[in-house]
Amino acid sequence: MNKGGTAAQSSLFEIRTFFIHKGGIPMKYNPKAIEAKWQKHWYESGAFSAEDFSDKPKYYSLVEFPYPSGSGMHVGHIRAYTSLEIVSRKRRMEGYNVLFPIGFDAFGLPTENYAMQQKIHPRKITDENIGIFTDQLKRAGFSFDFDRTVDTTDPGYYKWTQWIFLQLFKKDLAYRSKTHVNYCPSCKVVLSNEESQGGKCDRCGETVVQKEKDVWFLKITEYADRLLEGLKDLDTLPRIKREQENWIGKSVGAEIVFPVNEADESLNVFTTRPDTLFGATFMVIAPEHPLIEKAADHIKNLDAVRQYRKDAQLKSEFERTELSKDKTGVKLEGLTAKNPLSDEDIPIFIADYVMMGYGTGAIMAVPAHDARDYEFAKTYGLSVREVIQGGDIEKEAYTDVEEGVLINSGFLNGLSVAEAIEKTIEHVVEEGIGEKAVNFKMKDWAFNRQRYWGEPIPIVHCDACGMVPVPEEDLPVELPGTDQDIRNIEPGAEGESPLASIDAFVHTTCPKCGKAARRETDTMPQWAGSSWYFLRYTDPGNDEALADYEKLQYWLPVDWYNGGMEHVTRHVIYSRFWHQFLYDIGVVPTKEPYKKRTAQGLILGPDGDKMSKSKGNVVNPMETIDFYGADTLRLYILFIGDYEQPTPWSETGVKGSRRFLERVWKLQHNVDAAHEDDKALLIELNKTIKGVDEDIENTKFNTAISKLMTFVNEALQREKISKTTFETLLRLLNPFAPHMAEELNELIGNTQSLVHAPFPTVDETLLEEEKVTIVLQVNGKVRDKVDTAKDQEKDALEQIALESERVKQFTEGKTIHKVIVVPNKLVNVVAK
RNA sequence: GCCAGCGUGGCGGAAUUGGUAGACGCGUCAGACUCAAAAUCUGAUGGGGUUCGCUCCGUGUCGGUUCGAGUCCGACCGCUGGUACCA
Repeated sequence: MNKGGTAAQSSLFEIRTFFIHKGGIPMKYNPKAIEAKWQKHWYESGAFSAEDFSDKPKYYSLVEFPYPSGSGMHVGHIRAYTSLEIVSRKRRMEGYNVLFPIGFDAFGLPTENYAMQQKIHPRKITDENIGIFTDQLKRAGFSFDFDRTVDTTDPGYYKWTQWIFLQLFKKDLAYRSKTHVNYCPSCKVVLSNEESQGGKCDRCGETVVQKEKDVWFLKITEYADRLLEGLKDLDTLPRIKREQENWIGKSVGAEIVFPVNEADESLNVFTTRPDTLFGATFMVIAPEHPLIEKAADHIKNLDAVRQYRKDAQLKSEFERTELSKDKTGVKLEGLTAKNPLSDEDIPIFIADYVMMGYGTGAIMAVPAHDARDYEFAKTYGLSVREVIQGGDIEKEAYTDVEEGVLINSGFLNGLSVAEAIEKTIEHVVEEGIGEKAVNFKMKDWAFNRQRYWGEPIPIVHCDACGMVPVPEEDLPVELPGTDQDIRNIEPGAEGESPLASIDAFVHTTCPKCGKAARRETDTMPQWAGSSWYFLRYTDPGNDEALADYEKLQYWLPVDWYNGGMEHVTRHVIYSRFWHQFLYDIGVVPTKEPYKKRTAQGLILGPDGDKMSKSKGNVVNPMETIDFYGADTLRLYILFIGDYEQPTPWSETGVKGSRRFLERVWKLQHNVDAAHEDDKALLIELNKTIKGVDEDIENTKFNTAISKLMTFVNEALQREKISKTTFETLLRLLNPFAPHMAEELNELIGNTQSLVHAPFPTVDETLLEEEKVTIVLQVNGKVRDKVDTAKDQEKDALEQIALESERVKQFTEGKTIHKVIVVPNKLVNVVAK
């Protein structure tokens, strides 16, 4: 056990016992009672219901819906939700009609694995977990509209996930193809490249192997350019944008044709550096490249070539990319290509440093100006021709594109790289041997798994008609079996879907010709249901459409979407892809789904390591709620540090937040309705309003809270404060610690809940009257400070500085060269 | 390797456009209350020196620009995240 974890249980945090008498009842801060009371009040009165088509301006705040795992809520969930919880509560107070929904992304492997282990149907487990999660969310006091909850595993929901798939299929954006896939022998599941990073299965850590399979793909690459384009209007951190851009990975260049001399074939290559074409001294093709079989008759060392290809296929993706940094390859004896510009005959190699999956699977190798080609050329003693002057190609490849000048390149000589790229493209287009080309790193989205707990893909395979979509009126294609029967979920043999062994599911009739046919047995990946859930919140019960168009029109786009940094690429891009597609077919009214995207930082364990069960440093937020209260937890989790930065959890830090709440509680006894506050306090209050307001908008929740603390400390210095000042404080506090704010608001005699009470506004005239401290420096060092009125003239400030005794002391015997005056800030006297 | 972010007290972290470095919180120390402890309240708390007036040093390292640099520029070191023979 770690220090932090046990501290919560062992070091008893004594609640300050402190009584007042109000109607003879002793009152102390008792979060348990207060929180239960207000949660009941809010949730039973529908205080957080979003109203369709209200006249108020709408605000849609969205947090990533959770996977309802058996272990319940994690502190990470609390951090992820609390930001927009604050914003949503503030928006309601500002008069907005707020949609702040929650739901459950409940399909997925952990539930299914647990189901098989415990012999309980995943439906049952899911329902139980959702129940636990909902209860926990309410105990944190989150202001979600629980009437709009969605569950991706509900047939009423996945009917529409399947419907969207059918639309994609009809537009040829969903297709089946045989390819080598990453396969996890332990999970018996096909994995995407992202799920098998480092050659290990994302879920279980088993080594991934390559397997040939029929796989469903969604043609996301067709939307690559638009996904990139749409980022321009997304309000988000530069790094969030960058990560998406990198993931899409657009590169611009040319595709150029190299004729093969001995056979009636040619090799197309993609290059971003057409300017180096004269320097292409050999070619490299991927081991899987079709040329090998097409021109097999001409290859003299076919056995060696095939052996190399076989070896390459045996290597996992991991070995190919991570381990074998040394370049290997085999020359295709008997085949040569012609460099279309230099007219030279150049050798062709197969080598596994060229990937079939990127570009054309073939490259023109320019060893003088590409580090990889250089290494390969050195290993095999191939010629290196310098075509860009500026580096030292005896030592290394010269890859600079800014400084270099073209040489040894005929009509390109003397040009800069940029000019040469343009001119080469022009030339190859004229000659008909190439064209401008764009390539994307992003690949089509592998869209299937061989597991039970997912949306069945609504396709029927008919011997006569081929792949036939299930008619829309027959949706949803429901998962077979009852929630009593768990035999159905056991994985099939050889990585087949469990559904494949359920005859009643598989055997059907073709919707087109009526003959016997088989259902598709693969299910969709977990990303499916989460790619459109935010649309469903606008109209969760609709059985005629995924959501009513007018409701979508009212609520979209999502004004602010917060979630994990880890979802910025996959989930956000996938959902943007679906959204753009739905826009194209007229189902949704906006081109892009999200206006603004933020991402919270990780909460680390008290030891500073990533929280994990194996390290035993996991903090359970519900224990904190039980011990200190939900208000303390909410406050602490935001106060802990910069919202977007990772920060370790600290048990003593939690105590500090509780202490602050105790001080606010105590402040109620200083409230006197007849009292008038001094100006200094009012100025402080208005500074606090301004600061808290701005900080919330800028996700600087930690400094917002510190400003509230500063004000409370200041207010506690007074014997009495006015009722209005206290009310204002409570309204500022309300988004953060709503239970306490509501309770105190009631205790001082108010009957209206704070949910829709106006958020305080700043009295600017008071801020004008604030005094400022002017710093007096001599040669850049602080020597004195004076308090003056705001916005004094420069001359007056200079005068004040020169009259200061301290300034005189440090300038004595020196000549004053100049005086720098920064209004409201400082005066710097430069003397020598 | 490439891209992005970060580096500030014992700790979490604050510092508009370059303008009082260390807000706020934790911890620690001292005092008050108590028989005592806890809780609470008050005060101190970057380091060195000090005649207790002050003074010098200090934001990863080195250099630069500036009246003035945590902030800007250049070079480097370290950490975190993303990505990777991407042609």
